[in-house]
Amino acid sequence: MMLYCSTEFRTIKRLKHKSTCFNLQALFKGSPVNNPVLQLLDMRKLCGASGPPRFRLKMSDGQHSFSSFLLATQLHHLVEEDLLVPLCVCKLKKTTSSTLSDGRHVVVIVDMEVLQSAEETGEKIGNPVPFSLSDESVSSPQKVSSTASEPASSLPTEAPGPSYRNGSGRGKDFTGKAPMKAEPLMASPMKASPMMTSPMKASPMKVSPIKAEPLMASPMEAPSMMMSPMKASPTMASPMKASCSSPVSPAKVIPIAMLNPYQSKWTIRARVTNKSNIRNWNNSRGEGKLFSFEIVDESGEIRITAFNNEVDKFFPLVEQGKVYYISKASLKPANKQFMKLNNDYEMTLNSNSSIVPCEDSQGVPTMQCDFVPIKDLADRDNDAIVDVIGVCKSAEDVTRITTRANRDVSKRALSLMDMTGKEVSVTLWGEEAEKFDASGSPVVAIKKARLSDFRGKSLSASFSSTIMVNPDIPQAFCLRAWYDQGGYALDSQSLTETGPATGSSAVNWKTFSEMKKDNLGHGEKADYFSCVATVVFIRKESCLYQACPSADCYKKVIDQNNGMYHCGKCNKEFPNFKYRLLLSANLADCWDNQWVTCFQETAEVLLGCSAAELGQLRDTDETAFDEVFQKANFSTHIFKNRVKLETYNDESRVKVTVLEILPVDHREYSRNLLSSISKLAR
DNA sequence: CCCCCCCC
Repeated sequence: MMLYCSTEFRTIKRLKHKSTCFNLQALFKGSPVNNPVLQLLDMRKLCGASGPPRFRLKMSDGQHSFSSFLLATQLHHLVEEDLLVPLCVCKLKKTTSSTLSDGRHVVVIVDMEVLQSAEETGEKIGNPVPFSLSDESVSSPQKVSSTASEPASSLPTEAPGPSYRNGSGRGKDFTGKAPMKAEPLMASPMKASPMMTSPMKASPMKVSPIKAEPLMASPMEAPSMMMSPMKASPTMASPMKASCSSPVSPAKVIPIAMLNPYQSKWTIRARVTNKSNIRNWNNSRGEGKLFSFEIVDESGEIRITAFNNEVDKFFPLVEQGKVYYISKASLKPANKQFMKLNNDYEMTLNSNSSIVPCEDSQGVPTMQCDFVPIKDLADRDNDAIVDVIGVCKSAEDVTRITTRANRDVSKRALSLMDMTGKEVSVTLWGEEAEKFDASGSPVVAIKKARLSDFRGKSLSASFSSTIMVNPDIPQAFCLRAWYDQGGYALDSQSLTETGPATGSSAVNWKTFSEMKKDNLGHGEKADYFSCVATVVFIRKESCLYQACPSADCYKKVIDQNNGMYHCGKCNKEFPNFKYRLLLSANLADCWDNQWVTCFQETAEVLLGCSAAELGQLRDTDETAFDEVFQKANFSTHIFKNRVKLETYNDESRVKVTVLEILPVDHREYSRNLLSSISKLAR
């Protein structure tokens, strides 16, 4: 049986133990071994003082067993689903080899597949002995290479034979030369798979006389460790070259999947996939600034956050897409509430932390995108997180909106098209929206966009999205060529309904009494409705506030009473401010009335006066100021509103925010009235 | 130590 060197499970019964040894060796070395097949013999749960458990596996290739396999956390489901059970036979599809700081050697299983259940397998295959690199039976790579090219006929023939279910543990019967006897695991014989040429240079393995665990006394150079051992690529044929000029001791480079809070001496080598802007916070626990970024290596991903001093130190250094050595940062259990990354931990940079650019990024994966054809988005669930790529056929101008949480943010919607001939609207936010330049119809790739069913199907980029304009990836080149060579002329259809109300996005007319009767806004999400109503009262006393003069900041400033105004969001003082409107108005329709809030844009429409003008009037001409309100009072408009239940001090009330004010279309109004009257009559 | 995930 055993370990295998083929993408398919076809060789279990044909294996020769020499090549087996080679494979174990190769695994440790991080050399290319294509999808080895191993039997799980034992599994142990490692529990830290806190944080999630890890699983340590003892696996066998039928000849040797090795107990320092570590299961990557994203594979824990295999344990939970009772698929990974001792005696099952597994194909290791992706592993990362690593030497711990204490010299112990581990293989992290990043991806695997259970080929045959424990039940089906039924017994331990062969009579494996604990593997050690000092084992004399380890073949030299050259031998392995020639073994691999031996014709299939030279492989030992096997017949069903005795198994060693409860064999004598340390394998005292093991000779290392005896043909192995094992139950054939596969019924159909297959031709011997061509083995890869050995990439290994004969490197002396040192022997540890002390530890029972196999040791790597001469640890490998960093680059080879971080490479996928599973990929047969010519560039990986000489994995041992030291190719990174860095002050970091490469022996300590470990995979991200191996990081835990109980080990502090480590270095990881990983690529930045997503970098945030600098954000300020100010809450009861204090204030400060931070930024965060996400990194990835062969084994996994993790989020890193920098605060205050570390922001100054590392923000300019860290660039999206680049590879760095990172060491001496703090690890803590990730707050799963906010973390979408596949890691149980997250990292915080501290004053000792080191981030060193790594010029050689070979073997460190670039961002892995799984692009969904735009057409296929139609069948995806609401709220799905997807990667998309398309040509930006058109883009809106950037606009500013006020969020439910009263945050002002820029947004811009793009329309992306791909070869499926479909378009979809994607909304970008904040700086991404502001910076975006649609000229030249760039190819835009977005990792982790959120799908919504708004207007059919549309996408939104969020904080965890990565937006790439004209990325250097084959899909982008392909799309570019396709578009330029005629794709642009395609009469494409958008999954996102655009423009004025169509049948399915008809105006949701409600009277205020209906709004209350139907409990609008009581759901998890806000509700939207339109009404025709008349302004009956506007609170003019508190309608203006002094806001931060920065272009993109609308935070209320604190008057320092020395001619300066402090903005808590920008954390700056300014000699001036700008006026912003935040208007509370009482609207009435024929049946009821309702207090509503109008922010800047809607308030300006309602008052027919800009915030700046109104501010000036208030400061200089009280009569004219009052007239603005008198004029607005008793005017009738169509109000498009958002309604949401809000709770303050245990008291709930619906908050109605006016999103848009339109002149009354009298035909619509009549229809609305008739509809309401007929409903009342029923 | 943050934790925003937005708009119609």
